[in-house]
Amino acid sequence: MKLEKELGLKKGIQVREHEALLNIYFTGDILKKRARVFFKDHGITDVQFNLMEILYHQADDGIGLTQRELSRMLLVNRSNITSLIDRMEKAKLVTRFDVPGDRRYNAIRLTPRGKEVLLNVEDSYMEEVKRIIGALSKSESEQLVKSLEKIRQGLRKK
Amino acid sequence: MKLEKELGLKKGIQVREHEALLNIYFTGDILKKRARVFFKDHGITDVQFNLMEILYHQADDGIGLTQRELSRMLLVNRSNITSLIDRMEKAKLVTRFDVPGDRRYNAIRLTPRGKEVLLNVEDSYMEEVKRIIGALSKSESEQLVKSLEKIRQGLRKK
DNA sequence: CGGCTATTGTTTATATATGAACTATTCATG
DNA sequence: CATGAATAGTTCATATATAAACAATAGCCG
Repeated sequence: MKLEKELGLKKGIQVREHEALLNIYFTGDILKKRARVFFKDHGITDVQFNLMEILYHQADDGIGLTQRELSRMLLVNRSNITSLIDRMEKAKLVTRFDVPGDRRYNAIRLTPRGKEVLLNVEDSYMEEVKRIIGALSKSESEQLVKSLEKIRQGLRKK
Repeated sequence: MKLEKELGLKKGIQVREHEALLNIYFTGDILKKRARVFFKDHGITDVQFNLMEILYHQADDGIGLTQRELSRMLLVNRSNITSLIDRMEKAKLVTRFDVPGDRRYNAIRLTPRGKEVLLNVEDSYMEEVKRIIGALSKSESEQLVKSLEKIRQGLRKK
């Protein structure tokens, strides 16, 4: 269904390129809202899931990642990581550790509870993701990824 | 460039469908950040621009839209619209009016200043959008929109 | 008419997000 | 080695976002 119909607009979106941009924008937004609801039952937010996912799959065993690394991998401001980790420490999902050799860094690691929560929800989330993207054929989804890569590539230039 | 390289991930994204979903998610996010910076020079936010754009193009002349209508068209919670309109009223971009016949509603209308700010930025923003989406051919961008519509269609079912 | 129900907008608590200014450290270079 | 630049994390002010609970109002229906 056309985005303008979904949003209940009375008049159509005039510029084709704007329609494309709004489609990316709103679809991302809708997927985010959907993820938020999914994870709410498990006592975490979509943002917290993404952070734990990164910690589990990207950090070398028992080392963790610094807040700066998390900030870069999640495309999120450093100050936002601070408050995010504050909340997640309070919820006993992650812990801050000192990094030997450079006292500026915090190493963030999953707690056993954090790992348990993550593993408890990861498989069913991936099934949900497969169902959602399964609306597209393999070649369609690959083309979609290529198109989005092209758009991001164009952004990097100017 | 692959998303995982852009984010500096050490290990790739394993599930193809998850890669597609993250591409939508992060591309939308990056476009939003880009829009925020663009509008900042003009003293408004991207969210405020979108709201004014809707008001200007979707409301019948001099009538305005209710907060509920804005909430539906922007896919945003009612309570968020309240605080958004609060800030925009303070910035003299919009005004709340009573709706004759139903005292529950507020009609939101652009102020002359709001209209001026909008018209002052709209054309150059659309040029920027055309440049960004111009990374794709016409048929590519049409295919992109179709794929995103399919994904949203699938979401509506369950 | 009178009460039940639905709707609009608001308030509050909470989470996420940025940018600017700050502290503490580390690094680089003369 | 000393000092100035760069970096990591924090704090603060502000904007956006949701959900839940609430008041005011409107509509429905016996």
